[in-house]
Amino acid sequence: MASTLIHCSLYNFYKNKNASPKQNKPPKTTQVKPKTTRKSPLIKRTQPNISLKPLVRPNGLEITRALCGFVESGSMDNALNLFEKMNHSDTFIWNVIIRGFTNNGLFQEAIDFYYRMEYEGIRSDNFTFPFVVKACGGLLSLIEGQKVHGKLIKIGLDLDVYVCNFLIDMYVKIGFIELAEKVFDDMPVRDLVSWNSMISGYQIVGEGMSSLMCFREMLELGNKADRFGMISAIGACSIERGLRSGMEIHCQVIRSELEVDIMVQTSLIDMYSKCGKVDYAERVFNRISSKNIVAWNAMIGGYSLNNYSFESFAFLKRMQEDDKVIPDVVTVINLLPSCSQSGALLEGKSIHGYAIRKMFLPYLVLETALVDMYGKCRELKLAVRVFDQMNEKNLVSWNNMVAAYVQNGQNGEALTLFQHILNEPSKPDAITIASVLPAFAELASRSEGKHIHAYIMKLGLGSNTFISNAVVYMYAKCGDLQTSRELFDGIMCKDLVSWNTIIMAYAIHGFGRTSIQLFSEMRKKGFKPNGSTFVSLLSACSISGLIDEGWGFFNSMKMEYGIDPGIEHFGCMLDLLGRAGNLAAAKLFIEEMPLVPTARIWGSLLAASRNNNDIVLAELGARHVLSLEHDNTGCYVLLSNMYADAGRWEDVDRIKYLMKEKGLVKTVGCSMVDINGRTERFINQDKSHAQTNMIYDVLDILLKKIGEEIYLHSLTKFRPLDVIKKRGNSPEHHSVKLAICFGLISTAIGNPVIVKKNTRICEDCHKAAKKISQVTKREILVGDAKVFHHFRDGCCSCGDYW
DNA sequence: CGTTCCCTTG
Repeated sequence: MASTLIHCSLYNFYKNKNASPKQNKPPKTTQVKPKTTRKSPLIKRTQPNISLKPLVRPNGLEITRALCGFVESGSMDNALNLFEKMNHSDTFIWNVIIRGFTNNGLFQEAIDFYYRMEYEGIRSDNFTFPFVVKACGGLLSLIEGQKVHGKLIKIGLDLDVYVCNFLIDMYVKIGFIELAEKVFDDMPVRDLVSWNSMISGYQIVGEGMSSLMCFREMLELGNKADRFGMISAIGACSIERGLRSGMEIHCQVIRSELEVDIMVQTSLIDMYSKCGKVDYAERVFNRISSKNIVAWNAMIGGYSLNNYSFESFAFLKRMQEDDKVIPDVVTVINLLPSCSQSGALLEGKSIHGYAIRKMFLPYLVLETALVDMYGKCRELKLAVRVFDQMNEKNLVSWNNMVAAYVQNGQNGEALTLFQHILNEPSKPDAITIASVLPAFAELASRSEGKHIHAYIMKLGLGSNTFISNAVVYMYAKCGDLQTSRELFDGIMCKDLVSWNTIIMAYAIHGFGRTSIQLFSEMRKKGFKPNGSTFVSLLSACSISGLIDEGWGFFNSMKMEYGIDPGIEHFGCMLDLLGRAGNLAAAKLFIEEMPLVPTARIWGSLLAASRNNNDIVLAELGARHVLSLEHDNTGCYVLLSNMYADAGRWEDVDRIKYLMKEKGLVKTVGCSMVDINGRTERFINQDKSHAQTNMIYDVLDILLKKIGEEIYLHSLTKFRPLDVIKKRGNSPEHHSVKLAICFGLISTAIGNPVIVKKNTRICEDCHKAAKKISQVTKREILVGDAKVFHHFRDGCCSCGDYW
């Protein structure tokens, strides 16, 4: 009893915060007036009860009315005071109090009160239970719910239509749709609310199909849908992106003369925008006579979702100026995708600022949307800051953070965060996996890749095309092109991305001809290539040196397929020009490009200059890269290596100094090789391995055999060998060589040695690997950041250009 | 006695 009162005095506190403590509700705006603030005509809500102190006579009509007034106005402490003082042997009074608790979000109190009622021997009736059941739903407590449900069965109220409607609602809220279904199925009589509850129940848990089927069944049984049913069914169409069903229901709405209902109109706006029909949404919107913030938000969100960022901002302005409507949390949330899509960081930040000023934060959904926005606007630091400051996170928040890391090239961080998710109570879902797989592709060894693949199968996501595509790419990036191909062949519903992926898989392994074959196979199957298809195809041509084919495809993009080449395609063509050794043409190509060159474009010129030993052009490329990406470590390293090759040691030191000044640290080169299912990682000069001695002995023998003087030639041009060795980073013990040696001695003859490396393979390791493949008669694969080098009989698949 | 519109991720 005492605890109840304490809870009650807390009530006003919660109410002022406008959110119950456990649920993460959006902060309310001024627009919506909660039902509970309606004042009782009899008694002012804040005034303590004075007039009814000495209570001797049985409950009069006014006392009961007063009690109801308190309950209705949300003054539960006043109601309780009155309750304790009056004669409360009547079931009705108890029902009023329980209803009061439940409707004011005090679920535990409602349940406690029900048990007190039982304890005091007051008979409960069919009006008691609906609110007890609702309280169980509010608590999200299956145990409490089933306890009450059991009681209902015992006293034979479990088939009461009202009670059942509440039971359905409760099970849906707790997330057990099958239990709701069972209640519904067992009902001897159903009313419209029963149907509506089930239709909305399916919609709430995301089963749009079931929702629509239920809706249809209801109509077939001769029931007429009301606004509630319509709204839920329209929502189900949004989930399923079912435009046809949506339009069908729209017709029913018109026939039922419900099209003037603003909530129905709003859900139609939402449905049409989710189905990609913004113009239809606009038409519905324009017919609304007096628009509220929800309708405005739906329209702004619709524009945002369909990539009309300009229109969504224009509508924001119109909403404020024409309708004097003040943006709320949902407005803010709906605007954020517009910022991400157009890369409008400044707008994103000012929206964030607005949200702070309006005290919308902390709020889970908004924070999660901010993480996404900052991630996509390439402001990883701000994404991390928002994420770290969240006091509550859900799976979507985690997923967004993983994606933000991946989108900003922080694959290691993404994998670390993924490990954290595995320790969370919420299991990763398809989106987590889809987000993290690119990080695995970059950083994982083949056996680690197999591990995550097994986990995906365990989660039951094996037939998800989106994920399968990412797995296909991951195997290719882990050096296992065969498994990659087998998985591709096994995808039941291949989409365009599947084809783009397998074309790219063969491309990075240097099988450009196969990529081209796959492209024509894809077209035979009736797929229309998109921009990404051409990225795969042009990469294939440039990596395999298929110059003429490359130009042919590049020209066909616009002519045959009507695709305007994007910056990424110009990048591929630049690689192709570099590959052909035509640096002058490459430079001209950049100058005459119709698009503004990005860091990737200049990086391509830099790589071409490196491969053609043109320091002047390399410096030009590097200057541009660094003006766009001042922290591009790879750029510094590449330039420094070129100076070293040319013997320009002062320049090497100058770059080293520059990097130190900017606080840039060279990425630690790491090579990995799988031995008996275990991944062994090596860094340069690594001596930490248990079998270090053997590895170094074998390497020594091999180096002698292939002739040190050959592979060290370029370095000893300018410096004596002992000086290089003293510097501590002699290429003879680079990580790639250590990994290759360990692979050679630990795997059976006949099998290829597969090494994966996180940075570009160096000239010396490349030369050595060719020779080693020749003297050992073994096939060696080294995947670096860009391509796989297949070394066999002294040659490399990359044709010595990478 | 009850249910309803806009609110984040690949």
